[in-house]
Amino acid sequence: MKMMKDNLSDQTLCPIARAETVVGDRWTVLILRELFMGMHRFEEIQAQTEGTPQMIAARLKNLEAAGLVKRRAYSKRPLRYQYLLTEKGEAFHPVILALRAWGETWIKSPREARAVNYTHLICGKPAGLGPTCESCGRPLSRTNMVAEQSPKYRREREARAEAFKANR
Amino acid sequence: MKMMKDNLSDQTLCPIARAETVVGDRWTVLILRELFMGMHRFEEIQAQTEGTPQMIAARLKNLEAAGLVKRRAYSKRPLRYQYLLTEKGEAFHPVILALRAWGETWIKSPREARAVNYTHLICGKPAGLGPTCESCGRPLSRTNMVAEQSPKYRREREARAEAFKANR
DNA sequence: ACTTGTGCCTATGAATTTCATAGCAACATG
DNA sequence: CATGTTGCTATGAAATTCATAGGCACAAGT
Repeated sequence: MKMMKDNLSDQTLCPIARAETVVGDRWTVLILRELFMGMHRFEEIQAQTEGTPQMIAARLKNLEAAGLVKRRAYSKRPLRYQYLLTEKGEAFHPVILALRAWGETWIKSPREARAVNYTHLICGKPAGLGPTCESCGRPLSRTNMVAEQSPKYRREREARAEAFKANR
Repeated sequence: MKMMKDNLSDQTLCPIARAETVVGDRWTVLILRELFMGMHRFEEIQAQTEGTPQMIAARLKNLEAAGLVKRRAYSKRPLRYQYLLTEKGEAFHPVILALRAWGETWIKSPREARAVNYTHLICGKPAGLGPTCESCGRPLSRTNMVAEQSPKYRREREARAEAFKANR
C-alpha cells in the first residue's frame, strides 16, 4: 500500500495540502464521521460507510499512523479492538461540522428533514448549522452540543446495518 | 469518466456523505483552495496543485457540473476561459477554513511560519485560526477578512509557478 | 510567410488503486 | 463439535491515475 502522499514533497507550507494528505479521501472522511457518531467497531463502520473491508482496514491503518485514531482492545480472548479518536482526531470535528453545514444547505436530499440536529447544552436551544449557536450566538464545540438523529435518518442507518448483516 | 458516486445510492440523508460525492477528493479540494486564493486560469491552477492536466480538467468539469464553479470567457479570439466560484462554491469557504485551522495546528510543517494570516476587517486585528475572530470574537466570513501570505509561502508558490513554466 | 510562443487542454499506455467476491483464524455458544 | 461472530486478508478483474507526448487555435515577432 503505497497510497499516501506523505513524502517530502508534501512538506509544503500550505496547511490545506498537508491536511489533505491525511484526510483527502471519501472513505477516510466517512470513517471519521462514524467515529464522531459514536461507532467504534470495525463492522459497524464498514456497514455504515458501505466500504469493502480492505478500504476500511487501509484507511483505519492510515488514520492510526497519522495519529487521528487509536486502537484499543475491548476484549482479549477473543482479542478484539475498537477504534477511538485521539485528541488530534477530535480536533477534526470543526471540519466535519462545516462539511455538514455545506451539505445540508447546498446539496439537498430528496426528502426534506435534516439528518441530525444539535442542541446547544449551554443555552439549551437548537444550535443550527453555523460555527456559532444560532440561538445564543456563542461558539459551538463538540463538548457543548448534543446530537439527535432524525427518525428518517435513524431508519436509514438501521436499514444499512440490517442489510449488512443479511449478506455476510 | 465514471468517477462520480452521484447515483441513487447517494440519496442518503447524511449531508457529509452527499458533500463528499462532490468534494471528497484531494485534487478537488486543492482546486477550490486555488480558486479561493484568487487563481482563475487553468494553468495557474495546474501549476499550484501540481496535478496533471487531466486531473485538473476532470475535476473542474465535475465542479462545474455540481454548480460550485462557473466558466467565463475572458477572451474570445483566442477563446479562453477562466474559472470562478459560484455562490455554492463560495459557500464552501468555511470548510476550507476549518481544514486550514486543523492543518496548521495538527500537521506541522518543518519550517515554522503560518502560510497565510488573516486580518479581520471589522476590528482590524488578526483573525486567528478559529471560526470567530480571535481578537474581537465576532464570527468570520470570507467577506470580512483579508489574507496575507507569509514571505516563505509566497516564495514557495513562485517557485512552483517557475518550475511549471520551465518544463513545458 | 514562417517560426516560435502561449493557453488549454486531449491521447496513450503503463502503473496503481479499487471493487466484488471469497475465505480464514480465533474464539464463543449451543 | 457444528454453527455463528468479529475482524480482517487474498485474489483477480475493472477502473483510475500518472507520466509523457502532442494537438489546436491563435498571437507576435522577424
